[in-house]
Amino acid sequence: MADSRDYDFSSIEPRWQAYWADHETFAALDASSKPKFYVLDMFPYPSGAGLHIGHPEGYTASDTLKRFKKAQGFNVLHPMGWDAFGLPTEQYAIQTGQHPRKTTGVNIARFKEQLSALGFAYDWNREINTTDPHYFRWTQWIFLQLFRKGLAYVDEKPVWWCPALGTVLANEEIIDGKSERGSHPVERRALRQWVLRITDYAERLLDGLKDLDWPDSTKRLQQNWIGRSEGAEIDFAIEGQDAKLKVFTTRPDTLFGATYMVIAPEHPLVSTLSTTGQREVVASYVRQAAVKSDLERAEIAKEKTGVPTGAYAINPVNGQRIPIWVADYVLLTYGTGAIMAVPAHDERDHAFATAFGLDIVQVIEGNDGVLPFCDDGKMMNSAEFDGMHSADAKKAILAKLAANNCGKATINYKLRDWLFSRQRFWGEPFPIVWVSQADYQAIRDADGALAQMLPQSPVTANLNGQVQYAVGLPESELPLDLPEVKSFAPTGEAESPLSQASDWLNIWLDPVSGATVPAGEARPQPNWLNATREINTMPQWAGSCWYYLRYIDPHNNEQLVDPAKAAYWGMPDLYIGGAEHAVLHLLYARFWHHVLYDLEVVKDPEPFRKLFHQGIILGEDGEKMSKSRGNVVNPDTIISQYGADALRMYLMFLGPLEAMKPWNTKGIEGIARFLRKLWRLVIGENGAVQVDYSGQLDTDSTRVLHQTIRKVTEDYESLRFNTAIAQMMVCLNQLAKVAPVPIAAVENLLQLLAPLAPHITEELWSRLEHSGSISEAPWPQYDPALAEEASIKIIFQVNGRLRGEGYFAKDAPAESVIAAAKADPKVQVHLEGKTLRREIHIPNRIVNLVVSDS
RNA sequence: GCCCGGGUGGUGAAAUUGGCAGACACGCCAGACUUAGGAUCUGGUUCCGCAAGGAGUAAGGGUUCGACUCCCUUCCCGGGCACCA
Repeated sequence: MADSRDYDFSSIEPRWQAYWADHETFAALDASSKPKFYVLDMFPYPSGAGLHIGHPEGYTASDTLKRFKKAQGFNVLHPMGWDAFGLPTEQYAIQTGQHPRKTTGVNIARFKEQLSALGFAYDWNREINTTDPHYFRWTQWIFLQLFRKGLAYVDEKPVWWCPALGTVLANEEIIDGKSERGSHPVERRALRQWVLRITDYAERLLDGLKDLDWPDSTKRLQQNWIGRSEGAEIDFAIEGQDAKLKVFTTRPDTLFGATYMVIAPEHPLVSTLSTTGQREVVASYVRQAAVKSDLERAEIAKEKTGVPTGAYAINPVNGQRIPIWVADYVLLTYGTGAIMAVPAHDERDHAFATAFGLDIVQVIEGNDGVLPFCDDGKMMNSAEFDGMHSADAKKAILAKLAANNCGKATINYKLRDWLFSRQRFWGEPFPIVWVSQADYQAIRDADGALAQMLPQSPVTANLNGQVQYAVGLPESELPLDLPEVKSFAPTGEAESPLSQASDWLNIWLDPVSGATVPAGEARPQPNWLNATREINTMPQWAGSCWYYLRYIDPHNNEQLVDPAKAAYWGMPDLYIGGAEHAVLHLLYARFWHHVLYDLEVVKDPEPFRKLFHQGIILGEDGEKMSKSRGNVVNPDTIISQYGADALRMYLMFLGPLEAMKPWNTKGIEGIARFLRKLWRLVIGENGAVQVDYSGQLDTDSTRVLHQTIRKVTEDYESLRFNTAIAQMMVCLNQLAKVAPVPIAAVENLLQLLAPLAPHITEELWSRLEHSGSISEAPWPQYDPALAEEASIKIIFQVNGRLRGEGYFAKDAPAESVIAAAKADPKVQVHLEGKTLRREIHIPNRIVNLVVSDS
């Protein structure tokens, strides 16, 4: 080991990084008698831009916790991987022709290098990559289970199509109605899409939130997103027609106040309902609504538009004839796509009724008759229900409707089914092929492995004018890799580039086993069927829905995860990641996990019991870091100037982990000084170790040291790294007054600091002639008696104002403390000429003497 | 509009959850050591005041012996949802 005098992080840090890698110091053991601890980071998308300062924030927290838990005797799993499918890589491929696989490899290598330079000692044996066929084989496998369970279906759904980019975009790739890249206009197009029935799990996803140790705000976000609402479905007869109009309402109590109906422009009954006289007007309105984007609809939300259909509905409770309108303020995708409008008790209906001169009938008393009145109250104008409270009337009216078979209580969710396909190249191919109806029957009749892959009710789609049946490939066909293509650009027909790979696309399919060969080859057997592969790919969310499971058993080619290993590791004990994934990723992953729970792949229905969001780090100007603002802080620069230990500590010292906080490059000086001071505590000017090998630490310093062990241990446990660092600064400032410092004290401080600043502490630890990593030394224990203050300061107040103080033994009796307070000259000044009214004594804290003038 | 979270020195922040407001740092001021210092050390640093003292945690009110902490009203900042019937 070099015997350098100065704290030379640039040589120390790479050396210890190599040491941890060579010795696999932080490898997680699959079989161990130690208790396990699984700390998980949200894995990054390896972009070409490299690491951003936001990445190391959460990763430092998890790395610190990992090292802390290891020192506490846990067998720790702390893995890292790559969420590597995604649009930027694909766009780069379109522009340069470079295969996304190659770009991904380059980017990952750079990310890995940067993460290692920060001292994050992941167990790289467990690295995963969502674009690796050995990984996505199991993503495909999970999809097949969803398919077999009837949780995947195909639907024509409107998606964002960007003509300029020639591609379909996801919602999150649209900003203010323009494409995120290039700001090109986008439009809605109905396309064939795979959809997952996440709504089947709405209740469980809502219910499961209750026991999760998550930030409340995130739970609430998911609650709102799922949007459970209790109400009723009510059938309205339509005058002169057989069809019924079904509406959803949360206010069946206001049924007598329904003065018109509204159906969404996309509602299937629109054309049949419209009377001859209105048909033209309605058709024109529907066309206009179709052209409007959601954004436009929202923008002009204030101005309600709509047209009457000319048809009338009959109110089931009073036989009233009420007009049916078409208006785009009613959404097809919520409830039944139709409403009963009660303008007296609903703001939107009131605005609409006012705009179009429709009747307004008040049925609930309150608000001095000022409408709309949307609260509960006493019923009026509601026949036999008059005088009831509206809450009771809800039940009573519902009972009457149920008796007449024209309504029932229901629950509705805002949550929509999950649009799961993308018209792109760089994603997981669907392990699905399409066959004709006759061939589908042939597969069923063959009753082989392939028939096992079929859902109860077939999934069909209209492809090139023919109805085709979806067949899931058997496990033996996995992984289904992406084909070689000439161009990564989407075709003009809003199809993924996979559609050009005809060798891959068209196949012969064994109806028994599900084996496939390219259609270009000879048909293996006369009974093999003509089939076409699915050309959509999965969204980026797919791979991140279950990656935390694969870390447990990353190389298993037989199973998604070995149940024995899964039983040992269980679910992550802590999940750290940004709040921007509060809804989508964390909801999708929970959904898949619940399905895997139903399939008995996992034992716990919830994947992430404890979740923590690190806050965003802003630029020095207090604004969000962005290239355009030029306020981006590059971790590489900081490391070369101050070292990884200083960067790690400073990131944690900036403020509470969860807080949004601005970066300030100057502030890191304080951490740099702390590290240099620590170095000098151990290493003398001559470069030799200077500690006291035999002496005892004085009592004051001992107390500070034990207080520090206590506080740092508690603060690490609860991720309060900023205050842990402050306490270690206090401790170092104290020890620096003593020279030389007894070795035990130095060792304790090094150990406490090691999780945050692993390099300098390993270096000093080794110079104190320890072999092995400091992380292998057992965590220091504090002695409560030694941490205790010798005497306790008690504050003397008069009328709540500080007037003096005194030192007492712990739990000193009230009388003596109060007597001392009264005897204090500074206190006496404020007691003179006053009447003592009350004496308040809070043991070990305070005495408050309450006085008044008279 | 609705639902959350937050406003504490020049700056980042701390405060055992109702008991000394400003720990720990940055910055700044003064001093020491230095040829020098962007190294290091010592002291100071909420505001007003020479001082005694007073004021002070976005603003106003309340509860309390005592409020950054609890309650009500208002303002500002951040996040989410946004015609969800």
